[in-house]
Amino acid sequence: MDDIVRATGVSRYGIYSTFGNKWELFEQALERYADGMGRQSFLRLLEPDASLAQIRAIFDERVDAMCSAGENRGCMLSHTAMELAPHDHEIQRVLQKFLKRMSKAFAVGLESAKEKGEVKEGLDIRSAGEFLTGALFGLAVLARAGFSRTTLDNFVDHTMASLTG
Amino acid sequence: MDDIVRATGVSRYGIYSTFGNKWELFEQALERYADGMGRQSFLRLLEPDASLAQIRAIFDERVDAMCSAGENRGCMLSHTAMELAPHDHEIQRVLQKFLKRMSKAFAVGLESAKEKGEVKEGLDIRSAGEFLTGALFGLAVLARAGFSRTTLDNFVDHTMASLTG
DNA sequence: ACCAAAGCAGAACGAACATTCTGCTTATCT
DNA sequence: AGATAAGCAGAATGTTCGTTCTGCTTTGGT
Repeated sequence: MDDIVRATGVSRYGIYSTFGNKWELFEQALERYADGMGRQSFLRLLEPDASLAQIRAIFDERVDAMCSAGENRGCMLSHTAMELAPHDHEIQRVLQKFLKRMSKAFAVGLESAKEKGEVKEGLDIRSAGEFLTGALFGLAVLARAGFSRTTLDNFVDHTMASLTG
Repeated sequence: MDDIVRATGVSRYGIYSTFGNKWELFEQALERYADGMGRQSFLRLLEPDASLAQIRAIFDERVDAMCSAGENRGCMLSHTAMELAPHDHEIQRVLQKFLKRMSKAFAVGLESAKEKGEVKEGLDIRSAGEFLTGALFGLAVLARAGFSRTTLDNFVDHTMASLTG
């Protein structure tokens, strides 16, 4: 909370009278973060002409973000999944809502790609959407462990190749 | 530390005089955990007749472990990567040592599988080894987020399919 | 100008936690 | 048995952190 007070310039009083307590503040932050990510990264998959290029772009942009110099190399969703979700039912509910939304968005994008013939024969679209969500998390952990950009890029290459066969 | 005292029955005195402080205790625990995991899960990949079945078994056993009723649904390596590695150089070094060892073991197993013709044409063995390491982490995060066993199994299926084309 | 309400910074409080200290108990050796 | 060393449980210490409290400043309405 001290960090937040310092970073935002908002007083403890302001934060507590607006959000109530740390838990509720976190929950709203999580919703906001996931919403923003959905809008910024996943909306494009719902376009009718979506294709594998859009899926790849999501991964590439995540790699960019996680490799950028700052201390910012994290992902709020993966932190929440690792630390909080197993101990807090409500947080788990919110998290799953967003992860399912992500998987669904991937699946919709894959469906468009399939119609274009970009996707390999016999791919289970629904499972593949969940797989991509998990792969995004794997990527986040590798980045956090300090692996090189090359390793992360290879990971994305392999992930994408798993869709085209 | 209190939890450790309670769980082990060893006194604070004993812990501190043996390990020095929390950091060193953690570091030794990490080495021990990773060593044990290497022995228990990855040694089989070095056998001359290793194949995709052994790789799949590693994933399946992780799914079993992470789905088993207990509170134990975690993975020390992924927690360390997420929480500690970015803030502690020495921990990051130890972690990377083990993750590279894992990737290498996967690659050795893949090489054997390739000789048996189990692996798809043109697969970059080295990258695929790193991919599998990352996939294992993706799996850990999905499990922590509370996803069903079916989802995890599908993830493993897709991961394995990415090797055979 | 005056009053009331709202908002603020920083102190204060209480809990959690890593670490150290203390006084007692239990071995070990002669 | 007696002396010495080792090991223990639990208290004490100092720090961090979430939350609340206090007294002051600012703002808006009349």
